[in-house]
This record gives sequence, C-alpha cells and structure tokens, in this order.
Amino acid sequence: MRVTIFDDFDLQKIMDSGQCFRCKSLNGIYRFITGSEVIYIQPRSKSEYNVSCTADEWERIWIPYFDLEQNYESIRSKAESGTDSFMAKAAKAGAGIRILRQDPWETLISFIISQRKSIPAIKKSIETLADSFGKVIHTEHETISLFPTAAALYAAGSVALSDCSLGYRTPYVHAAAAQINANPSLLDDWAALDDPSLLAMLKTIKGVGEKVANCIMLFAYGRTSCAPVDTWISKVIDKEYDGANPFPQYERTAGIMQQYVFYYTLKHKEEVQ
DNA sequence: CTCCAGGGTTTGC
DNA sequence: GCAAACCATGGA
Repeated sequence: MRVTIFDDFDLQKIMDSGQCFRCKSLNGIYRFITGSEVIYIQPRSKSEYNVSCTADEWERIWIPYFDLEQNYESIRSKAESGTDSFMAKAAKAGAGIRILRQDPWETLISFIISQRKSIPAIKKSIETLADSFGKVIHTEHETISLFPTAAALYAAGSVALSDCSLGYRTPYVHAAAAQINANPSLLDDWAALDDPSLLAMLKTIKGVGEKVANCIMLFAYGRTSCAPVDTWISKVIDKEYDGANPFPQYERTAGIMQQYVFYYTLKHKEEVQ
C-alpha cells in the first residue's frame, strides 16, 4: 500500500535516535515491530512511502505508533526560530525524528536493561532475549522472534535470563516479568493515570528509577512532557545551559526537544564531552 | 590493562 | 534531602 505523510518523518533518524532497539533497515526498507505486528516501510519520494500493511492496520496501529496525529514540523520550526540557540541547532539536526508510541511491556524491560549499557549492547541483549524466549513468526522478508511475553520471561527463570548478558539487571527483569505475569493488564491500566501518578507507579518497579521511568513515559505512553535526563543530556545541561535544565519550559513538547538534543549529541559527541 | 556505557539500589549521614 | 559504594558485562 502507498501512504503519504506531509510532516517531518525520517526513518533513518528515528532508527538512530536510541528510543527503539529492534528497528532495522535492509537495503532501503525499514522494519519496525510492536507487539506481534511488523511493518516494512520503503520511502518512494519526498512524502510517499510503500508500507507492508493494510489501510486499516496503518490507521489503527502505525499512525499512533509513529505519533502521526501530531504535527512535528510546526513544533520543530518553532524551536528553530526560538531564542534558545542550542535547541534551535539540535532541532534542525533532528528534523524527522518522531516520538514512538511503543509497547509498554517491551519498553519497560528494554529500558531496565539499558542502564549502564551502550546502545549496541542493549540491542544485543534484547535480541538474545527475543531469540531465546520470543514467539517465532515468518514475514514476507524474514523470520523474526517477537519480544517475549511476561509469562515467557517469568517461566524462563533467572538462570536462563542471565544467559542474555543482563548482568546485575537479571533479577530486575525477572521480578518485573513476575509482576506483569500476575497482573497482565497492569501496564495498560496505568495509561489512565496522569503524569505524576504514572511516574510514581513506574518507579515502584525494581530497577526503574527516575530516568528509566521517564523513558517509558515518553517512548511508550506518549507523555511528551517528559524529558529523560541521561548522562548525555546531563552533560548538555552542564555545558550549554550552565546547569539549568531547559526542557521543562517546553512543556508539552519537552520530550520531543529532548530527543532532538539526544540525537544531536550522538552525532556530535566531541562537542559535548 | 583501564575506562565507560541512555542508572538504580542501598547505606550512611 | 544528598553523596558514595556497589552493581555484571562487553567493547574500545
């Protein structure tokens, strides 16, 4: 099917922005997975794309996933013309990035694993988890292991989980799996909470602190007021903003600005260090 | 060999 | 409330 997107939408930047760990490109075709759904997207022209799903699936699954109901071009251009010169530079570099609305369970486990790991190491652990405990499906292009369910990770046990290079995070992952296995609708139920309540509930999970909770809120629940402060963002706050966190003033678009800055720092590490 | 990676928990003050 | 020690593992 062919879709038209008249807004910022850069699949390569989305893939490189460090929010999803299982997206991939194979000779010009981009693949994304959420839950048990897989999509292949091939850019055709400036705003036209071939997608592997039906019109109904595009509307129901992928428009929310890519946050396409929200106009990023206007948000970005406002930042580019604002008084915050570093943010203007970051927004320009990050044009095309979108905040993905990913599966809460997968996002929870992925960001528990992410602590003190490099992005390649995170990807490797998650891939090993999927290959070891995820359901195998076949698409037109490849065979894929889905992200494991809570029941599967709980049943796997700590010993088998530790074979996925989880290190000291192994008990965190297993405990989270036990909790969601015992109450499968918990993460969906939490979607009804406001930002402060959701943050508080997420932080009750072992291995989820301030930063990881904010990542889950932003990358799974679409809470774009949240701007996770990791080591890179912290360096930017120190070097570019004299220690004063600039993101809260962006209110509803703080998380989008954070992602522009994070992407910018990944591409210009020498400038921030 | 040492240092670091999209941090969190525990302990002590 | 804040600071420091400690936490596995892989790659540079």
